[in-house]
Formats: sequence, structure tokens, C-alpha cells
Amino acid sequence: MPSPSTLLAKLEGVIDLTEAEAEAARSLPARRLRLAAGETLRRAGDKPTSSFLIVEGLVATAKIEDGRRSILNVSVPGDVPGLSSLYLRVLDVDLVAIDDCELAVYQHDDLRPLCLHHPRLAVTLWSWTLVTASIYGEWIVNVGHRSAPRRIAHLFCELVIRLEAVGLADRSGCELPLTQIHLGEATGLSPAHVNRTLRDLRQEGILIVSGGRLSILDWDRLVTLAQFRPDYLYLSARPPWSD
Amino acid sequence: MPSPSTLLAKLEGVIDLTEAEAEAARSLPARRLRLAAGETLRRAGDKPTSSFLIVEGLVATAKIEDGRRSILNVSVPGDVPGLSSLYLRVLDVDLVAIDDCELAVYQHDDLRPLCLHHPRLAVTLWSWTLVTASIYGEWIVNVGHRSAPRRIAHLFCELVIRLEAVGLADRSGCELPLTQIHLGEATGLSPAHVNRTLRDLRQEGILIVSGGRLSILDWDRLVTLAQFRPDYLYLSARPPWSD
DNA sequence: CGACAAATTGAGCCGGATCAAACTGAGTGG
DNA sequence: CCACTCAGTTTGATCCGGCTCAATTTGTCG
Repeated sequence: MPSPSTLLAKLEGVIDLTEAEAEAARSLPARRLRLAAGETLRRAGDKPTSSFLIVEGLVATAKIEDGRRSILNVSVPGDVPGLSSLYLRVLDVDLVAIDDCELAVYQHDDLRPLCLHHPRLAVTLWSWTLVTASIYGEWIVNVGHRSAPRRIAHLFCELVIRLEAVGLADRSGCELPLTQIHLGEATGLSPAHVNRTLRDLRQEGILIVSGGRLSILDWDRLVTLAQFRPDYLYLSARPPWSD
Repeated sequence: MPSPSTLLAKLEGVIDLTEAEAEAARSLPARRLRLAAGETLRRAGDKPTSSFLIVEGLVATAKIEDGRRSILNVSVPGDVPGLSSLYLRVLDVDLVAIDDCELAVYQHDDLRPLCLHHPRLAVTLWSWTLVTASIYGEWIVNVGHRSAPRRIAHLFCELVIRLEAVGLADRSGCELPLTQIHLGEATGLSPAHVNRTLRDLRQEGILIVSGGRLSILDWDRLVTLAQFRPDYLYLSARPPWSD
């Protein structure tokens, strides 16, 4: 399944739209936006008037504190990071382009009527934010209760599975624009220790990170090391409708 | 503001209900449920058919892995932990009563029609799940990137502010049914180190935890130590309506 | 070629984990 | 009313995973 490049396509991938719903989603004005690696799209404290679907590239959700940055999530094509600002006016995180990105931007003034008039669509967007919360939950465990090698392994498993779901990875690896700094911010490890951990994983013959690419040599051992269970990603999430 | 004991009361506290909405919320069948401390209400993997509002007591949202438990959130009266299961069929966390609890239980088969017919109510419930996600985000930072004393201090600040919002705490402290084991699971610290950290905080004259009570001796220093900023709790959260 | 960000490696240190033991205190049952 | 139990707390001793800081190397791009 390739990554959807519009909200309409993403919605269609999850539920069967009625004609009215499809029409409403189709007539949503979308703007395209490109950004360069490292650009900050949203800053904590902002009151965004739009949200965006990632068409291409990765976006980090992060918090900064005493100049130290924590990455809370890495959003992949098809994701809508910062959707929370649709109903929580002020955003409390930064959104940063990890590499060059292309986005499809939707005005909240268009999305909110959509949600009010089409409850099934509202519930679908809602469920996306629930999946994000579930991922946050797993990251609390990852960052707070696991050893360095397991943290890194788990992060890689998650990324590969999420990217695979939109056709951007397979069990042999994926493009990985994250630097070791990023990996440190996402796992709560120092860059130096990330480096040593990657070296160990390489020497173990589990994976190689090099030249902006993650090459997985032994997926099974990676999963075992991470003790990775993808349930929390709700990749088959279809909201249950009871009318 | 006392803690709401029904969904209706909680909704009224956040938005002005239309007559139709109030009537719909009023006619929601609710069941009361009491549980003893330590009881598990929901287990990861469950497919709950109901959600509940906490009337009294604390509930931990937790994950277990190799017998090691991580607490992801501590829900207080007025909260609706596990609401995610309304639209994410299978729950991926445990819900555990920390002390004796009283709950108001609502069937999903009643809540889902409510959401479909009353979009403003749907959006309000949605926003509650968004606040939960925001709290998760802050916990990723807490547990992954902060020193032991700051973790504990931050957790206490959060609990006191959230409990204060429902009339169960003030700046001088609150009832605290959490054991040092719980505190360890919530902060990613070993029970032994929690104990030492609490001793340090006591010797510093910042707070005393004893006899199931948190006594705060110096709120300002506690906030400074934690570098606590309550924005992420969205205590004044009122969804923006654009019809 | 020079500049600059990222990756790599080493040395030394320290915060917090682990393990074990002793201590408290709130039931519980005789 | 006491003895017993058991969960939770407290403390000590020791260890180690990961941090810090600094230096060096690599890779990339203008």
C-alpha cells in the first residue's frame, strides 16, 4: 500500500465513505507545502490554524527544555502530526522536518465543519489521534524502562513496521534520515552511547546504519532483542461503527 | 470545583449543552461500580464494551513486560481512563485501581450513538483523549530525560495540580495512596532509589511523604526543582467550535 | 580545497540499579 | 491483647550502564 497523498485517500483507505462523505472530503481545499530538512513547522505555544498530512519525508514531534530536545514521535508519510491542535487550541510540542518534506495542508476552519457534519469522519480522525497516544505510551516504556540496545532496537522495529505499512520499507531495511543525535533524542541516550550501541548491533550482525540507510541483517534477532509487539500501532485500526 | 460524578456533570463543566445534548447525556444509562485497591479492571488485550468515569479513587494506566510494570498515567476523579477503547477496539494497557475506587460505567453501545448524533459531545470526549495524549508526551520527557529528583518532583506537581482541579488537593499537599513501588513504576526508578530521593526531598525541607499523604512544605521550590509548567494539562481546555 | 556537521573513539566518572538485610506498621486470628 | 504475617519502607554495600568531555576522523557540500 503506497502512502496516501491526500486526506481523502487516507480516509478511503480506512473506511467505506458514503457519497456525501466522499464529496465533503473531496471538496476540502488542500495546499501543498515543501520544507527543507531541519525546518520547524510548529513551535510549542503556537495556535495553529491548519493541520497537515505528510506526503513525503519524516516529521519529529519534540519538546525542548533547557536546550535539550526530546523527540516524542517520528511521523511518517500518511500521518497527521499535530492533529491534536484541531481541538486543543495551543500546541505544546514542536514539529520539525527531519528531512526534506512534502505536506498537504488543511485549514482547521475546513476540518471542523467536516467533523461536525460527518461524525463518522470525525471518529476516524479521532482514532488517528488515539493511535498516536498509544505510540506515546509505548515510548514511555521504551525510554523509561529499557536498556540502550533494546531502546534502539525497538525504535527501529517500530519505524520499519510503520514505514512498511506505507510501502517505504521492508524487513531488510529502509531509508533512515535520522542522525545519531536524533536517535539519542528519541531514546533518551547520549549521542556517544547511541554510537557505541549501533556499533555493538553491527558487530552482532543484526543491523547496519550507514549513509542514511538502515540495513537489517537479521530481522528476527532484532525483534527478539527489542521484544517488539506491534499491537500498539493498531495498523489494522478500523473504528467500530454502531449507529 | 468538586469532581464530577457523572458524564453529564463532567460535560456541563466544559461546554454549554443544548437541551437536546443535555437530554441525551442525561438519559445515558450509568452503572455504579466499586473496586478494592489493587484490582485490575482491564487487561491489555481486552476488548472493553464499556468505559468509566472515576468518581472516587485513583486508577493507574500501565503496561507489563517481563513482569516489570510501567505506569503510563495516573487518572484522578473526573477522568475517563481507557476511553480510547471506545474507538480502538482492543486495549493495549492495563487499568488498575490504586486505592479503593468508585466508578460510573457507561456502555460503548450507548456512547457511540451519542457521539454520532451529537458531534459537539463527540468532540468534547475526543479532546479528553487528546489531553491524555499530551500527558503521555510529558511523561516521555520526564521518564526519559530527567534526573531522579526532578522526575519525582514533576510527578508530584502534576498530581497536585490535577487533584486540585477537582478539589482534592491544595498547594500544601494531598492524600497519596501511591506506594514507593508505584512511584518507581511511574518514574522509571527502582524502589530503593525512590526511597532515597524522597529522603533527600524531605531533608531539603521540600516535602514529606508519610502515612499515605503528600505534605508539601515548599511549593515554590518543588516547582522550581521540577521546572513544572502546567500548560500540557490543558486544565482550561474548551474545544473551539466552528459550525 | 575548505568548512562544517556528523560519526567515532577513549578515559574517567557518577547516578541509579541490584542485592541483601533490617525495620516498621497495619491487619488478622487465636 | 498478643503473636504472626505480610506488604511496604529504609538503609548499606557494591556494581555497572550510560554520561561527560575532549580529541580525532569521516563525509558532504559549496
